[in-house]
Amino acid sequence: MDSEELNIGLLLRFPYRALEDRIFAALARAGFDITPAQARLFRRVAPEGSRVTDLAERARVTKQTASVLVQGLVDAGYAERFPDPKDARASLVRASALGLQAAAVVDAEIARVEAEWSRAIGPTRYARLRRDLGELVRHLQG
Amino acid sequence: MDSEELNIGLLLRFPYRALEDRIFAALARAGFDITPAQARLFRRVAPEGSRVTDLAERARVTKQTASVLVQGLVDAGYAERFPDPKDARASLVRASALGLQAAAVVDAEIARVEAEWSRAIGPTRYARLRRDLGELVRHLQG
DNA sequence: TAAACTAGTCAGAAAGACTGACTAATTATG
DNA sequence: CATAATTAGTCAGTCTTTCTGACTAGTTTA
Repeated sequence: MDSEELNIGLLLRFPYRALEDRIFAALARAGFDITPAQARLFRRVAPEGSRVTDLAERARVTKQTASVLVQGLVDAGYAERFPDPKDARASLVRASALGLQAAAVVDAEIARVEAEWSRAIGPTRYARLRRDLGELVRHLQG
Repeated sequence: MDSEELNIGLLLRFPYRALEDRIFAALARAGFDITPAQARLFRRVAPEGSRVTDLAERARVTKQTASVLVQGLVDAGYAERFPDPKDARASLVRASALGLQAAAVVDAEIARVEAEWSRAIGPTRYARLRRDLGELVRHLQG
């Protein structure tokens, strides 16, 4: 199979999926049960706490959806809510100790996957791939 | 923002999402109304016809899910079914004329996006990125 | 202070995916 | 060759994720 023949969508998607599968497998192995949608929101939770509305905006879902997902994270013990001292309408969400443990598992697995990929195609080429992707992302962001 | 700081997941996901958004926008502009899930299955339909079970396997969904999605594609006029001459249990699915038109819109938009990306980071670097991604994908496939 | 805005939730609906149970046709086996 | 096992596909029911619309309750602004 010639990579020139593969469309760029597949070239990007395939490694992404592989990484995602590895991350969720690692989480499951460590006993963390978290859905992809919850994870996507959780990634955007700031250490000092985030508002549901901010999370919704950053994850590009409606406030209602974010509200449901945050509730799920709280119910599962990965996040906790506390009132926003500056605005009585709002509450803030932050990672719980359990949530931080889960995040550590994710980071460790990403590092492991990156090490494997670097070994697979060579550290020079892998670093170059990262740089080139970074350059593309920068251009896409404006 | 330093690209070295971004995790590889984001580096892959961001361009992928951008491409996908462009494709669905182009389809919508051209008057094609197709859902992402339907599109994912449709991409795997062989010119000579595919079985629902094969599509399910390749798209990694259950036969039931594939069955529903194929029905949607047929109802929307993008695909058509005909009996498998070799197996009376099975029927084959292939793209209709309308489906082929939609596929052409997708191909054109992908080409346009690739041309833009190539211009954005330079053709040499873009070609290199493609090659490096291809190399990574080859390794991931075994 | 009243009007306008913002934070967040509730209710209801749809899409997409799942499991389980089923029918009908085909292949394998004793 | 008859019956058991397998395979193709659908139906029914459920769960998750997401949406829109309507609402409550604080906050800001005019």
